[in-house]
Amino acid sequence: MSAHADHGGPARRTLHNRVLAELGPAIAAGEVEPGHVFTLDRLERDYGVSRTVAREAVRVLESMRLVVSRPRTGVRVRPQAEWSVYDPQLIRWRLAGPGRMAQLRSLNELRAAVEPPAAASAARRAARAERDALVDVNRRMAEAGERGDLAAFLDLDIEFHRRILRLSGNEMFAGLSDVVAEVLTGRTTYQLMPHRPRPHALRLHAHVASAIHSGLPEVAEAAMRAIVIEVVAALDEADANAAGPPDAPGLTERG
Amino acid sequence: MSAHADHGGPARRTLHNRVLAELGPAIAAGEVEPGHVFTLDRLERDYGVSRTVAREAVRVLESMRLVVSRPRTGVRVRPQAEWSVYDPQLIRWRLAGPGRMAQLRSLNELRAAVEPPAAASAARRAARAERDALVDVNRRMAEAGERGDLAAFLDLDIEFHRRILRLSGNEMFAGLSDVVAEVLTGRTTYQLMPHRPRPHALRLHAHVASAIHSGLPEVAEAAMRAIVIEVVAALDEADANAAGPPDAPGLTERG
DNA sequence: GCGTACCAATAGTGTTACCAATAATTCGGA
DNA sequence: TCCGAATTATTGGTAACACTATTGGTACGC
Repeated sequence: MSAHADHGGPARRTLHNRVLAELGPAIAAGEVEPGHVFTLDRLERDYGVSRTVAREAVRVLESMRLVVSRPRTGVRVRPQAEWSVYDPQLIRWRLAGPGRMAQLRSLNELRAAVEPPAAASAARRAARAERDALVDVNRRMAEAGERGDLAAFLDLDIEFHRRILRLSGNEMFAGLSDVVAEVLTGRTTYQLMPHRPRPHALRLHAHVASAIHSGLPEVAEAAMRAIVIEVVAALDEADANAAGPPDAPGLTERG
Repeated sequence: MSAHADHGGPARRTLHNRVLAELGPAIAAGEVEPGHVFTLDRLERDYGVSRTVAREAVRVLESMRLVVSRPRTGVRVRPQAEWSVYDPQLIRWRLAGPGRMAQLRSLNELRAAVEPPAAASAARRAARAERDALVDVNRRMAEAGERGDLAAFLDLDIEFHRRILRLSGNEMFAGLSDVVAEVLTGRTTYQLMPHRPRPHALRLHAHVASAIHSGLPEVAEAAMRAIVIEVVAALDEADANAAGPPDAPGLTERG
């Protein structure tokens, strides 16, 4: 694994975090179904923790809108449609569970919607030094790709997209950096990426970088759109493969 | 005020919620600056609450990535760039504070990015009955607009956009319904809307509805794009007015 | 002088016990 | 049958205390 992981520190290892790390994924995966009710006592006994710890875990789940806690009733799991699906923690839980392909699809469609306008904004608003830095990241990315260093490539790819989202000057766009990072990481982890970056994709990334560098919003947007469209297509293809004959395993090599 | 408010129940009135309702906005508004450190003891004394309550409030703030809590150090406010900007609660806090115009701009750009693809998806994926229902909402919306019932119009406008996001079949898109609702409500609240819905905007909404109804993704996407582009333009104009001469007050009437 | 190892102070973390508030359920009376 | 009041299970809130991680200083040694 590489070092792109958590921007905000990898969640201190406290007891209530340990409870969260078990309860959260279970709810996210649907093992504990919406409508199900449990009590604090139950948590205390199941996880061997004190009331305080159980309550803090429930508070966090409640702030993610995964559960609602009421006197006399207990803690009820809310219907999926009410969850805070943008919570980074919840996204990670779902990517780790059985719904990961569906989650990747959703997130990719979100990327496809947001990144092109973000690239356009970056071309309009980014400061000179930042534009230079972006081109440099793109150069190192291409180098890593050419020498087949997939780990480095992934890190730089993430860095590339993260920068563009940040340079857009829109903090909502910037707030999706972690999501994009998860998606890119997930694609690699689940073998949805070619084993060697495709030259065409590399060229598109270079186009985006240079368009932003030259302050050409429309060009940057179009090039980014080409990138994300291809990613969506690759995912669809992977789905088709997965639904296909079992003697054609996770092979998505296309370069 | 109208009844579109909270889909998930208006946050039970508990003590730790009261603390959150004061601390959260203060941090969100920058009154308590990033880097600032406070202690649980401090919270206990300031708000006259027990340690348990103070801790639960901090846990929630921590899960929103607004603060980080560590032994021997205390509770430190994190830099803004690390906040979970998609948290509905945080969005509401910021919309209530001095940064509301900046927040509305960000959110509008997000809408502009997401809603057109969402409309396209809806035209592809929505079930028959849902398409009919959407057209019906649009009809009622037009009626409310024609008779100048702004409150009903706002509710139906929100309902309209919420449905499209849900019909897109992408839960990340659907997860933005509350955001869109806040933006639409905010625009009305802060007088950024014409006092009577503009006929052109009404026609565009009708186009979106009918394109989704007929299963025409490209048309739906284009029409929705026209809607959000106009909204962005209206916001820019409002900014210009606000920066203009003081004898031209918040007048953004354009119909 | 500089780095390392130890030590002590400090604040969060975790536990227990208990009482208050709340709301679903039940049961009785009109 | 329906309404309302008593019942009671469960969370909400308080208090006091032990545990432990972190840090900043200090003394020791190189």
